[in-house]
Amino acid sequence: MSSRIRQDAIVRSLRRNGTTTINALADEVGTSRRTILRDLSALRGEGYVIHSDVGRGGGLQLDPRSMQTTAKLSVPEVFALLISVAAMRAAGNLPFSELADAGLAKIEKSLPPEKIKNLRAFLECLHIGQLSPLQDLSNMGQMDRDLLPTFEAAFLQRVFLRFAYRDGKGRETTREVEPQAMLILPPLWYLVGWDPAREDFRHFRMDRISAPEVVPDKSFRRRHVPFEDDVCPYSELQVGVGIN
Amino acid sequence: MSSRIRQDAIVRSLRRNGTTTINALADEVGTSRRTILRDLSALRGEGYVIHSDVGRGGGLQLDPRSMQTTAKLSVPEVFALLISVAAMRAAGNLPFSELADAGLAKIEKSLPPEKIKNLRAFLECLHIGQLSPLQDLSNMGQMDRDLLPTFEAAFLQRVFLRFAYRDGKGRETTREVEPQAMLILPPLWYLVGWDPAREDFRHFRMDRISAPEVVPDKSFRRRHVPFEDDVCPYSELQVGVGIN
DNA sequence: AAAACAGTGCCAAAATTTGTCACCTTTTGT
DNA sequence: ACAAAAGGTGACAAATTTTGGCACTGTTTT
Repeated sequence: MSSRIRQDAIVRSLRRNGTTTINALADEVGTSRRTILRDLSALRGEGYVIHSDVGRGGGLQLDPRSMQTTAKLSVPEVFALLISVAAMRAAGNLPFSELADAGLAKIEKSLPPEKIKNLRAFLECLHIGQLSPLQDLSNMGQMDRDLLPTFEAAFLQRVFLRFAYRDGKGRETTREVEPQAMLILPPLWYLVGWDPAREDFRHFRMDRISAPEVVPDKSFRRRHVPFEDDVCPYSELQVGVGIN
Repeated sequence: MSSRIRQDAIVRSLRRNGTTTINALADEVGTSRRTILRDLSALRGEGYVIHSDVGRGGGLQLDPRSMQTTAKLSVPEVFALLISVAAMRAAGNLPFSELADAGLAKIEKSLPPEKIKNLRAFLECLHIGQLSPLQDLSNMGQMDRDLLPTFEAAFLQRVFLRFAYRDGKGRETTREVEPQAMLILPPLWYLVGWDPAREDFRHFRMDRISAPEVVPDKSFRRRHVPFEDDVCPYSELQVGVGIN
């Protein structure tokens, strides 16, 4: 964990708990007492006013006047928010989605103009269907790190995607398809690929896909082109969030 | 020299010189070519758009547009985002919710500290259950403007809420309850109220509630107190979002 | 007097950053 | 056609920074 993230966690904890101790912070953040002390020193150096009472019953307190935060969202995070709200809306017109949309529209607008078109195009690859009963998704969490970047690379480069697929009967096969879209049928996600051998679309449950990789030389014949300008919309930017 | 300072120096140089090369930067900053390349990559990751021309006579240029835009989110919008993602997560561990959470945690952190506690308290009034099949929610969209502010006022002032309710058989009645919580069982939302006459909790589907209003003089007897300090957590602030 | 706090200095281990080198591709000038 | 000048990547070892552990000091409460 980077010191920056840890210090953020410390500030958050101080804000939340009002009063706390070094040992409690060390436990919470998962680091040593010594490191917490160093971080406190660094935070004080950055202008955070942290009162401390020594002695039994003592502890730390963050002076609420010392604020000055400008958090930064990475674009993957903004992206995740966009997807979440899009899925929300599809999942049955939940209340406040109008407000959430408006908020995201503003965040989106604050991205550099040339990125917005691409981001929208990428979102168009998401087709969100109706709700279905809850199912087990224990390994779905792995997608964040592995699958998405590779999928995106394949969309971007307009080349084939190769991956291992375990079908409903547990058989493992290797597939090569032209990725066309991502389909969300909550709580399951599917990759929609064009299989040129079968001349047809195939759906792959994302939790059954592993080891995805792009096949550099095989480019799409049937192409749903997500990006203009061959620019990847997410993974280059950060969005700052602060109080005005 | 810390990487942060060095990257600042690179940006300054790019701004000043209009066009430059990696080797020139390395000389100027006093580091290696490789490190400059890594810093450029990091800067691009933070939103700086740096054009590069390969080949003899090429070089680097900082896109002047990639500097500072700021949109503004109202706090209701932030609040709606928080709810959306909370509901998302409850609705079956969808992918990317980890990222979305991280993003929202940052946004939340950027709120003034005294608001955060209240916002959290308000969120604790939300109890989110499991998915159920999709139902008709055509008039759910009306909630954004009417219901939420009134509910919140009632929570805040700890007074009764009066509203018109149309039950499952279409009968219209007027109800007066102590609002205790909002329950989300996607895609339906419920108000959980304590009915003092019946000495019991009652659930009200939000899409069947209309014309809500607070009853100023009747205060809670059974109270689930969402806010400290009698401060309404949402509706006073604006959050700025921008590229850094 | 004991317990529960904050805080400091030191050192070795762990992790991260940096530099070097080899190598690739593209563009332009001769 | 070729060489030079530009951007860019990957691997690996060296340099540097961060971290954890320890021993220690000082204060306040019980």
